[in-house]
Amino acid sequence: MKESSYKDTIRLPSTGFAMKADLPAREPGMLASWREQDIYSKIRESRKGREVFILHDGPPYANGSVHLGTALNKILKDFVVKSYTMLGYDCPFVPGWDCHGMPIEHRVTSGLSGRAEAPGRSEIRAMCREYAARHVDIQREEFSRLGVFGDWANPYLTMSRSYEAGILRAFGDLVELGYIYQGLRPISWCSTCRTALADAEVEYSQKKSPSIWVAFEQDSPDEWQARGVPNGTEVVIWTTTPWTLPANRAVALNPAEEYVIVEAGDRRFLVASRRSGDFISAVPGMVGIPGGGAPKFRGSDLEGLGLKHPLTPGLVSRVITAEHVTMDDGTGCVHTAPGHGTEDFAAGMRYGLEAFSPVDEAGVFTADAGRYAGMEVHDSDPVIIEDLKASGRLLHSSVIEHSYQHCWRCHKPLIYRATSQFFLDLSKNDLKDRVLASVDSIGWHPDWGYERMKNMMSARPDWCLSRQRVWGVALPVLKCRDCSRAFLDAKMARAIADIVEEKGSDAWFEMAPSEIGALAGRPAVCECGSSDFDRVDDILDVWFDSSLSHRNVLSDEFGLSRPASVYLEATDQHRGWFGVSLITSTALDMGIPTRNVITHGLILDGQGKKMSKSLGNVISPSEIIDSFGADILRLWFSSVDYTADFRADRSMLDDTREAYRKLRNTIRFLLGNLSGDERREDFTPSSFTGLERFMYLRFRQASSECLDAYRSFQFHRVFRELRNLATIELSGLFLDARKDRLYCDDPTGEGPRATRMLLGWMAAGFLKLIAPIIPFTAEEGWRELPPGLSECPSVHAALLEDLPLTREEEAELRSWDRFLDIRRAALKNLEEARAGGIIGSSLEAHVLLGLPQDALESANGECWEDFLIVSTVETSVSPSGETTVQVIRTPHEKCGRCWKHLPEVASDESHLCARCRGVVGGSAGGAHG
RNA sequence: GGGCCUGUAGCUCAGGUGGUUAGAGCGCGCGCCUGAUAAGCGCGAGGUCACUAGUUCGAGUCUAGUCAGGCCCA
Repeated sequence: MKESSYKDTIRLPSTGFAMKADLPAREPGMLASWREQDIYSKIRESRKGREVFILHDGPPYANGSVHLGTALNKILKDFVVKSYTMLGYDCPFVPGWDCHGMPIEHRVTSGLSGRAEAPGRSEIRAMCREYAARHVDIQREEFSRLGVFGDWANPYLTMSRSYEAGILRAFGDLVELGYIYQGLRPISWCSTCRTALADAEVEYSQKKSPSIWVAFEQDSPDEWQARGVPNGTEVVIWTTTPWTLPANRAVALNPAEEYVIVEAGDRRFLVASRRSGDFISAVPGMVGIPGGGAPKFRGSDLEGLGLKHPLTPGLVSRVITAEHVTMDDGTGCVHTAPGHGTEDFAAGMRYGLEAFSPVDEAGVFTADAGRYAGMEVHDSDPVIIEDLKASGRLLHSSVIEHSYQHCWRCHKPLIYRATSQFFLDLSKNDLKDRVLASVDSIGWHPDWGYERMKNMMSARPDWCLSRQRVWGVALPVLKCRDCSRAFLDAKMARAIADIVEEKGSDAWFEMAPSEIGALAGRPAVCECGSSDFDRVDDILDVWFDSSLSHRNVLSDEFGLSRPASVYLEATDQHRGWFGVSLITSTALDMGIPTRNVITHGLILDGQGKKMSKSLGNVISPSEIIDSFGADILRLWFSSVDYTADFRADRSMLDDTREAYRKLRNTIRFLLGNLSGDERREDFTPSSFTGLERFMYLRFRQASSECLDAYRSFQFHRVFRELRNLATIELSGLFLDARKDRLYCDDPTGEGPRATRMLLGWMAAGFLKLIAPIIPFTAEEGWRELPPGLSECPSVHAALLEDLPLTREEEAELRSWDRFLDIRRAALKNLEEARAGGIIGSSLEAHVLLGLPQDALESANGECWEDFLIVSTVETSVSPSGETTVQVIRTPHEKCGRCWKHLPEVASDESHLCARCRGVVGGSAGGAHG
């Protein structure tokens, strides 16, 4: 008989679970099937009454397509939701979107630049709303294509009426609690367009500006002398914006830098030591720095001293210190006008200086600017220079060309102008301290998030809530026509909220100020006595919108409650969403918004550089999904330690695809060897011996490791554990060693039945363990499982069982180590024999083992032949106690069916071994199917 | 410039309280099998643990600094 004729008598693996995954084609079908059965609701239903675990979705911005970072975020969230669901929790997931704000407004309005007539506010707002809605739909499709489960039909949108009303009610509460105040703040301003500009709207280009050196005289010379500064020493500043000098309120020095005195005839000037060289060569008439015992000062030595204002007689400018003072240019003594620069403003705030800004919307000096009133600021430059020259304050004047900020629309130079804004006061009611305290009661993962948040919060200035934009929720505030003071009222804000809830946020812009004022809880009269108001048509910072999701979304309206169990966002959200959520939650006396905060890093390119469209190093998720499938993308994200930034390039995807194939083929082999009649009820692990016993314990160990990793959100540990389990113990040891039994033994025998029982149990267990990570593949495999093995229709509704090893079982598992070492040694010998041409297949080997007495019979109950996958093993007691291995070519003939070389084959006319003769002759065998 | 973080084989990761020749998987090289087959198995070669200087009998592990990169501020 020829060998091939026996092929029909063995049980080769067979399953509908294909080797070729073909995920890009297969996944959409699975999605349709899930959608049809409403999988999210089914799973929620199955967890009814269980402990609730809420991962609250931080809203992505409704602009553009989902990029790799957004995909990472949503997939990590889905890992958490799916794994905690399988750990037995009820895990609602309500996705959301951040819909207002500058980027959308920018996109919409820049698309209109060709139009003859500028669109009005309501038209722009309508277009923004439509744009946001469209992108919510796009992203919703993209997110759900990733296999993310959630209530996609009922997401929360920050532009929905109820959410917008919630924003206004919260604002009203903050007004009532006294947190909101009106203040000044310098912002980029275009005098031509008469509008404020956001950072993204600022363009930098070259501009010619005056470059002047101005000397400030001492105000109280005796105080200067008391600090050792020679009488008459003048402090020199350098500036390219002479027109801001009327608003000068201070001169800033770097506290740590050294300052020296430069002599020029009978005058003496104070400048930074490191700037003195450039100063002397730039300004004519400077002689040099005296040597010897000439005095030197640190910036901090001079803090608080007074200087005479160079333009306004009687006004004193103080010497202050600030870290932002650099030694890159100028004199190291910085002209500070808090009304005309952000750094100046910040420094001024620390010293309680006025943000003086006598400039109107058109960039013209107001009456407060004294003799410059009525002049356009840039036109005033030569006049001011002339005045300084006349008073002797000007040391030198020239012209430079430098990079300067310009308007993105009209391309004219911008100015900084202090404007009236609304702030949330972080010092009110000890708010900042209370926020800092609440940081202590939140769990931070990784733990350095705690330190980061603490440092950020304690350094944080008051929150500027108002924006001079169009697309957002308007502040429910009126402004006095006579004195510009704001009229704030909690009841008015809440009444506006009710109107917005009914009619939408556009309603505000159609209301008359008197109509609004009538909604207040008190007569609408300004402190100045006037009752003539304008609407303040500023809108709220979008961060304010999303900061309130804990209140607007973790509520009955969405079937959720506070606090959330977890917030999970990228590390830039410490300053962003995490931070602002903490502020509003604390200010509104609502406690902490979440019990835990998880942060992930960002995705960099293959060189470890930031991904950006301009560099062309961007990989899009759709590219990966279309070529390889969402499960590949998910598996990749699971494989890395997301707490740090990580690199992304195609070679890493190759690795992920390789890992996927290993996992898939292992699952396929498990499924393929089942009979179809395996049942969970029949699983009796106590009957296992030998390799079954080893595999059972090892599987439970891996399973426990995975559960622990899932509980602590360490998905890369799951990946590593399952990949190693599949590669080392399953594929490389157990499954390989059991092929003979599964293929060739009488399938009704005890051994094969026990093995199949274990295979079935492991198949179900493995699919469950991997399900949160590759949900498509796991579900596909689950559907191929014999009905007796799957406890519920979807793997995602199944429960992960924790079966940690007992101490005794751990010791038992460790007892296998010595046998695995022996196996390793034997394999090495087999390889040498192979290289020497003695054998090819390991079944051509006869192995002689020298072993300790207690290992002669078997390897922990497993026969040596099967453990080593060789035909015959001869054991003897090793005299030295050391294990010895010798491999020789088998002297026996090959069984035509099982290919083992055994002594009895030679005497059998059909060239079969005893076992195979029994199976074939006994009418058993044949492929199942 | 400040706060926080990251840097172990080509890649992804392990390496409690400092202690023998730094591990795993993948990839790579070589080979076997052809009854998991666009599969399966084995063996092997890869690392100055970013760098420098310290502490110590001894450091990937502790300290200081440097370099590279990231986020958030300024």
